Amino acid sequence: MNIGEAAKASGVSAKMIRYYEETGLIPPAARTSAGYRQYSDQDVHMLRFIRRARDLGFAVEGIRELLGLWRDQSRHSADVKRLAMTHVTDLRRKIAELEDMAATLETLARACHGNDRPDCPILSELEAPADMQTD
Amino acid sequence: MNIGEAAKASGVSAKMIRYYEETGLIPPAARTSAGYRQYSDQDVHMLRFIRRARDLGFAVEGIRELLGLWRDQSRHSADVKRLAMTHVTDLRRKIAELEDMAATLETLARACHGNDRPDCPILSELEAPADMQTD
DNA sequence: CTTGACCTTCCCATGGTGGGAAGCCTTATC
DNA sequence: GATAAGGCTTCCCACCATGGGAAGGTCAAG
Repeated sequence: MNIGEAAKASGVSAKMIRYYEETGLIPPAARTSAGYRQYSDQDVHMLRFIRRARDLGFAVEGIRELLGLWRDQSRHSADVKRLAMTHVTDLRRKIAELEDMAATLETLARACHGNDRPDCPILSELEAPADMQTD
Repeated sequence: MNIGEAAKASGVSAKMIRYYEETGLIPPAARTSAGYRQYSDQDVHMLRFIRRARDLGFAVEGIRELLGLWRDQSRHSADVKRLAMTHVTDLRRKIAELEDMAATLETLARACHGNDRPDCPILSELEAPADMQTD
């Protein structure tokens, strides 16, 4: 099948399929005599794998490792688990960061009158944070 | 003061100060006859404001609005509050996304033996999702 | 044989940041 | 006054993952 059909079947856009090929995440597709890329059901299977890994927030480098393990029939599930848990740690760290931001902002917003007058603790905090030492 | 000193004093790198100027987030700095950018304490104050807004996860466009409100002596604190709460909503949405990913991965990883054998529910899920709910 | 949908490659943009090169400016030291 | 060090300038490149779009080739249906 052509790239458009493979894109539709896998949920990976044609643009991204070409990009993944260019960056070596997937092997170069076979070509027709006219130069059209050809994809098998196997290929679509792989693309779907990639799509789902992306949906779970894996970066392309992580997916590269996942694909390697996937293809390796003698892999150790411990390696897969380690890869996944490392990613979970990254996610949790990012979540904590965002949560800190949200909590700070909510606290400030709760203290803001939200009326037609200009005074606002949100701006005050941005101007001169309360918890900041000598700057 | 020169850009390097302003960078040190504000916590915004010289690179980023130039970038903010180029993109119109901050007004063009005054220049010496030799073309060096000059910054006042006022300017550093503004740069610190920007820095803190970045630390709270505001994108540059949001900071542009915050700066506008900050400078507007007749602003309504309601507008600031609205801006902040919109950002909180964005943060919470992103947090929920990441949380979903982390929870899914943790569930799968918990079911993975993590030993030297190849079978692994993480890879199985990537290969053919079971459409499992977070339990 | 034309038309329209598809494919190809190539370039550009995003956002926010850093790296680095080539060349000018300033300041301190000799 | 000369020289060296370090700061400044602009300009280009890179990241990551993705999309837009142009110019031109290909295929299938009418």
